Amino acid sequence: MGTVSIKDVAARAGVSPGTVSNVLNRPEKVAGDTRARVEAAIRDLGFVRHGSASTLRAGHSRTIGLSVIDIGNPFFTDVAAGVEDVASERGYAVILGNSSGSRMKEERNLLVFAEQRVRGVLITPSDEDGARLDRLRERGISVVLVDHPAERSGQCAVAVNDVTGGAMAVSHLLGGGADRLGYVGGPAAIRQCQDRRRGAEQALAAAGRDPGDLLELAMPAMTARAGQQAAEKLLADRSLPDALFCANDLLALGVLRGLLQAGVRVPDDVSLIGYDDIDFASASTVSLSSVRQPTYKLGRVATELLLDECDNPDTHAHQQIMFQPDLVVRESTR
Amino acid sequence: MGTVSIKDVAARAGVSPGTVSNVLNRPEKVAGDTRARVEAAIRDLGFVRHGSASTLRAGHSRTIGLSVIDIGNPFFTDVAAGVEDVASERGYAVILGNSSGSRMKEERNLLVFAEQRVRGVLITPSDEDGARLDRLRERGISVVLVDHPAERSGQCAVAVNDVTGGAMAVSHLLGGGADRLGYVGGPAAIRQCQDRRRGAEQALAAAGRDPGDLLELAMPAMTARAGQQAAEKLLADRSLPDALFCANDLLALGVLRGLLQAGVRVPDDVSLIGYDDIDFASASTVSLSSVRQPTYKLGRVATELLLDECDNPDTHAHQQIMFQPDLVVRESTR
DNA sequence: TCCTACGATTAAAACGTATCAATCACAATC
DNA sequence: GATTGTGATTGATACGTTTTAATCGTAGGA
Repeated sequence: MGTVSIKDVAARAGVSPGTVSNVLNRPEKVAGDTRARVEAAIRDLGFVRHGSASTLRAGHSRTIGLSVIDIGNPFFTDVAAGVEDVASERGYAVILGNSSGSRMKEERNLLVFAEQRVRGVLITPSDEDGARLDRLRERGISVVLVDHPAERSGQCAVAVNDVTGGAMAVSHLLGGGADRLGYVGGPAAIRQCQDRRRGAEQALAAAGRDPGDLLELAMPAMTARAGQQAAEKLLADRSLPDALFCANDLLALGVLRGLLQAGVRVPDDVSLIGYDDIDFASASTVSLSSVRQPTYKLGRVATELLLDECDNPDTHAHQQIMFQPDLVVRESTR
Repeated sequence: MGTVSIKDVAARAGVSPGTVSNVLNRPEKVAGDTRARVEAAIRDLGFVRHGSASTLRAGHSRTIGLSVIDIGNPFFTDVAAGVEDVASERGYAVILGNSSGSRMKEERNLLVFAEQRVRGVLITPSDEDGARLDRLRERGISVVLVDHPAERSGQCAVAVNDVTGGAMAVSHLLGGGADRLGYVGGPAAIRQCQDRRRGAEQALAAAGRDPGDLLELAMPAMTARAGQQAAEKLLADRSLPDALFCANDLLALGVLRGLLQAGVRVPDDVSLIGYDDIDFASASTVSLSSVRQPTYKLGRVATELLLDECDNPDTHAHQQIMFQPDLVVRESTR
C-alpha cells in the first residue's frame, strides 16, 4: 500500500538495493539481464523514486528555481517557456516563484528555493540588492540573472540592452515629429525602468534637446490597470504630451485604453510606444509600436548557462550575455 | 562549511536536536527562553531547514503541484495567481507544470510531482483519462480538478459551467440576427471545447434551429496563432459564417486579426465572440465580446479544497463546485 | 593448477530531519 | 518525606536513497 521503495524492487528482482540504484543512475554499470529484471520489477510495482531521499543523500536536487517579477506579464511567461523547455530536456523540474514586484515575496520565494535545496536559481531581481543572491551562492546554489546585467563578474547574466531600447523608442518618436515627450515608468527600484528612461534621455540629448524635458510618471506597478490610471492622471493634469513612451506593453495598453475612452486619438493626438512586443501588442485597438526582445531565447540561454554551471562546475566559465532589442513600428506611432 | 544542520544549531544553543526541531515545528511546546536561544542560534548560523530531509522523515512535503494546459494563456495565469496566493498564505510552495496540451508532457509533470512527493495536485486535465489521477491518489496524493467537473464523487472539483457559457454566447449571437454560425474549437480531447460546443448546439436547438447547422472548425491548439490560421482557412473556404464563436479569447483574438487583415469588417460582416474574458479582450482592435469566468477565484477555491483535504483528511468532505459564467458584450457583436 | 585481473554485485554507512518514549527537574499534594 | 503530577528536554530510531569499499565469480595467463 503505502509507498514502494527501492528495497521492494530489489527483493522482487532478487538483487540488492544498491543494484537498483545503479539501474536508476548508472544503467551502463549493470549487466543486461539484471537490468532488464530490475526494470520489470520497477514497472510491476509502480515504483517511483523518492526525490527527497535522493536529494538528501546526493546533496543536491534536480530542480531549479525561477523567480520572476510578474507572471501575469506575457514577457515573463515567454521567458518561463524557454526555461521550462531547456530544464525538462535536461531532466530538471522548475519551481516557479512570482514576486509580484514585492521584495518580501521575493525573499520568501528565495527561502523556499533554499529549503528545497534547488540546484540553481534563475532570477529577475526586483531590486538591486545583490547580497541576498550572494548568500545563496555561499550555500552552493548557482544563480543566474535573467533580464538583468551582472553587477560584477563572477556570475552569469543574460540581458537585453534596455538603454539602447529606450533610445530606439524615443528617437523613433522624435523622428515622427514629437515635441513634448512623456515617459510612463514603473517602480523606481526596477532596473529595467531606470535603464529605459536613461535611454530615452540619451536620445533626447542626441537630438539636441534637454533630457530634463522628459515628463516622467512613475507608476507603482507595470500592469494594464496601472497604465489606465496613468492615462487618467495625465488627462487630469491637462498636460498631455504629444508622445508617450511606456516602460512596457501592459502599461502602454492600459494607457491606450484610458486615452481612447477619453476621446483622445492615437496616434493623431498622441503617439504611443510600448516595450516587450508581447503578442497582444499587435492585436490592440490601435496596434501598438513596441521594442521587441528575444524573450523565449532569454529563458533558454539563461537556463543553459545555469545548468552548465551546475553540471560542470570546474570547466564552467561565467558569461555575461547582452542581446540587442528591435524596434517594431505599428499604427500607434504613425 | 557546506551546510549547517539542526545539530549545529543545537550545539550552539546548548540543547538537543530534538528541541530545535520542536522550535521549528511546535514552538508552543518549548519554554520561552530556550526558544529564544535556539532562534538566536538559527539566525546567527543562517540555518535553513533541509526540506528534503524533512519530507523524507515526515512522509509528506509542503509543496503542491499545479498542472495547467497553457501557461501562456492569461486564463491560467489568473488561476495560478489564485493558487499561489492561498498556497503561500498556508506555507506551501507551488511546483508549476505546463502540459502545453501534450499528454506526454502532462504525464512527465505528474511523474515529477510524484517524485517530489507533493502533498497534493491541482490539475486541469488535458484529456479525460482519470486513471492516471487515481494512481496518484493511491500514492496518497490528493488531487483536485480545476476547471473540470468531477467524473464521479469521491474527489474535489472546481469548474465553471461551460455548457451554459456556450449557450449564452450563441444565443447572444442569434439574438443579434446571426444566421450562419461557426464554432472555432480546440483539440477534441479538451473537455472545455466539447462542452462549449454542446452549449452552442443547445442554444441553436432552443431557437428552433438544427444543431447540425453549426459549422465547426477544430484547431490543434487554442492560441492566437491557431486563431489566425482558422481565419485564413475560413476565408479560403469561401464559406465564411456571419457569426463566429471561439472556444477561447486567444483563438478569438487570432481570428479577429486574420479577418481584419483580409478586410473583413467586425462586427459588420462577421460577429465574433470569445471565451474567458481575459484582460486583453477589452483592449483589442475591436473590443471583444466574451464569456467571463471567475478565474482567480477558481484557483483560490481549488487550493483551499486541496489543502483542507491534505490538512484535515478525516473531517474533509469532497465537494464539487460549479460556478456560472457571465456574458460580456462589447463591440465585436454589435 | 594457481594467481591475477576484472566486471558485476553487495553490504553498510551516511545524508538531516521528525517523532516518541523515556528521562529529568521541580512543584504540588497528601 | 514520600508520592504524584506536570512541563521541558533528551536520545534513539527510522525515513529511502546514494556511494564506497569490499566481496564474489569467472576468465585468462603463467
